Amino acid sequence: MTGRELLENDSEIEYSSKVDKQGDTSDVVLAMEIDGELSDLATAITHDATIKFVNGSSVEGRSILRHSTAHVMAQAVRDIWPGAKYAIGPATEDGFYYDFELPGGAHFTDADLGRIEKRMREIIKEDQSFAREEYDLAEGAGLFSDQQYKLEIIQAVGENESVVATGDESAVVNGRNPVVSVYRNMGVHSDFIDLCRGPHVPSTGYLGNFKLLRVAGSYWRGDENRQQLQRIYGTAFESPDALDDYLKRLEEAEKRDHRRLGTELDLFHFPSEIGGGLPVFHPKGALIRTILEDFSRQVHLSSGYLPVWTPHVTKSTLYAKSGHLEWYSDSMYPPMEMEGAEYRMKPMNCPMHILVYSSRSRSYRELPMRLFELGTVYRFERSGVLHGLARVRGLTQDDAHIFCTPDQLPGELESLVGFVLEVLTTFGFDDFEAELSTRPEKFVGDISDWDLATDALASALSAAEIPYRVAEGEGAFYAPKIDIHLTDAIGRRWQVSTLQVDLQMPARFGLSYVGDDNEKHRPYMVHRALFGSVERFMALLIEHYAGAFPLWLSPVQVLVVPVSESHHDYSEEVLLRLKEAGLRSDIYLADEPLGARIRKGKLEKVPYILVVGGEDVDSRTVGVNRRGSSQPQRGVPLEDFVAEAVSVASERGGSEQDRPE
RNA sequence: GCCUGGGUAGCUCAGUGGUAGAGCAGCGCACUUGUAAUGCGCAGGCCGUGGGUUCAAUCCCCACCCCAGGCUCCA
Repeated sequence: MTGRELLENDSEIEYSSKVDKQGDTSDVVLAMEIDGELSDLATAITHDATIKFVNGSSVEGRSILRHSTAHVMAQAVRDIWPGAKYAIGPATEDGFYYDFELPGGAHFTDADLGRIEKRMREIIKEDQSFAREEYDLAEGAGLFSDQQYKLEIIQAVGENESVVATGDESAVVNGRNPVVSVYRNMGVHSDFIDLCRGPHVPSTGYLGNFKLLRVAGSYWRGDENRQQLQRIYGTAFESPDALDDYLKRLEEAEKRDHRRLGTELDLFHFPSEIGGGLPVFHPKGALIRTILEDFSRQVHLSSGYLPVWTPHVTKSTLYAKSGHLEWYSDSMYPPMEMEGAEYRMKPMNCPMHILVYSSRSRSYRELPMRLFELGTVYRFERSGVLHGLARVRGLTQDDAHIFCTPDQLPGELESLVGFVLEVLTTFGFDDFEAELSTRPEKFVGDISDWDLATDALASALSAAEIPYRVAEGEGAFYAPKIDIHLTDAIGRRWQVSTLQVDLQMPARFGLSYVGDDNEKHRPYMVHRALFGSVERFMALLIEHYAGAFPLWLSPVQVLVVPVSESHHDYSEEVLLRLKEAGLRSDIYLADEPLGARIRKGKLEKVPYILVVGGEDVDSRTVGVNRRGSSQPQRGVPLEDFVAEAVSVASERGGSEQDRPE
């Protein structure tokens, strides 16, 4: 009996066949798990197994829908470009893609997406079944004799590479004799066969809520030395509503794009005269930046960090000693010759902080020593990876290096994780997740040091009670590390803070401290950045707040708008009082109708707009129009407003969103 | 670096082988406004840069630069 027959016969499971009129497969069974393994519904159940059905709205179901849609896309491309070679086409977190090589070196253009979609809809309408077949390697190779990428995959199966783990492209290794599985779609005009591990939906009629999104380049096996392929990205969902929601989220993300808001709110730009990845901050952007940096300095100084300051250029020999030159010179700016020595722009702060530490002998009494700097570094990022403020060539890290004794390490890490969370929580983030990266295959240092450091990191995470996952072997070659991720207002994850226990640098620089035994000992060294880079953190905040910064970060906190010219004197008085109270305030004198001036203030996302008119002059009040509220409050005593605003600002609260237009 | 798309006024964008367009922003004048767009006018352009084709190029061709989306990378 197959899963499908089981479904049809089981009176306890409602079997909705295929898709309803709306094309909704949320509650439709697409596949099943046999003893935990995803399989086609047509799979024969040959033993007493645990069966779980998978419907369209589950994570697995969506993934299967997307994978099958990718498959249909490949079929459509093959139909339109006979001779097209197809490589891999997995489902991804938000959709799917498929990589192709078109005959005669042809390339997709955006206009082709519509043609491909149209052909895909025809294939879906034909309701072609996905029929699974299995072959041994030689037979499989015969089926794909003109498909070099499929042949490579089949060969990899033969060589027992762990193909299954590399993606969804692939094939299966069944016991001793490797077998490849293929899926065949019989169409009205043509049939299509693809090497694929599966499972798939039973037939193309189960699909339909999809959209092709963009064309991109990609390399075969992700290797830039190999063939460049053409990738098409798309997404698919179980229902029109779910697809629509996703597309709306994309739109929302576009509206929040910090590059767009950076221009709209006049925060920064990237002059081509200066060069890619090198921003200039305009007054309002620089003000936000200054507030962030002041906040960072203040919390560090009050948490026992010592400020240091180091230069932006240095002799290359410093980075030869630290090892960076050997490992990372590709990411460093090229050298400059000066007076016979070779200099480089600073790519990392740590060697310089080490020089501060090693400037004289250190006692255990001085430890832990926490050296902090808003340190600007320059890294040569390839032009293709630059992305607004989130990826630049000159950035400022809120960087610190902690030198401590082995005994102090666990305690330092624990309080450090607490400190990180405290700082990030200030910005309204509350959904954190950490990743603990452990010793990679290639590493330096003693395994016992690695174990001690890794255990200390793990227990710091446990103490902080934040969820984390362990990334085995993902650590840097010189350090195990914790990365902290947060979720922003529209549910996107950002990696921000990093904590690393460096197991190489103290030895390279011969660091020591004198212990209470009067002997020299080697200190542990921890690298850590909370924001990561100030620039990138600003990008995150702009998108998180959609440009509507909380009061304490807003470049303009209060905008005073007189109703008419006769209220100018009182408005100026109000402005003066606001400034005296430390509120960043501006005034919008009348030369336009009141509504227009209020609208402009709203578009600039000013937290408070104070409208003052005749009534206010007499009673020393203001009309308070709060961002995010369409209900202005009339007749508020000026001093009451000042007290409220000063209090909200000092508590770093207030991050209401704008009313959407 | 590679693939795809793009670069026209400060911003968002339309457009054509024959003197360059809109909305918003800016400036001026009028309007004096109680909570999301007052009216009229003016100004604003090496149509990314360089070369080529052409009687004529912002438009077609070539090269380069920059931006975006990916691939790759991210100490």
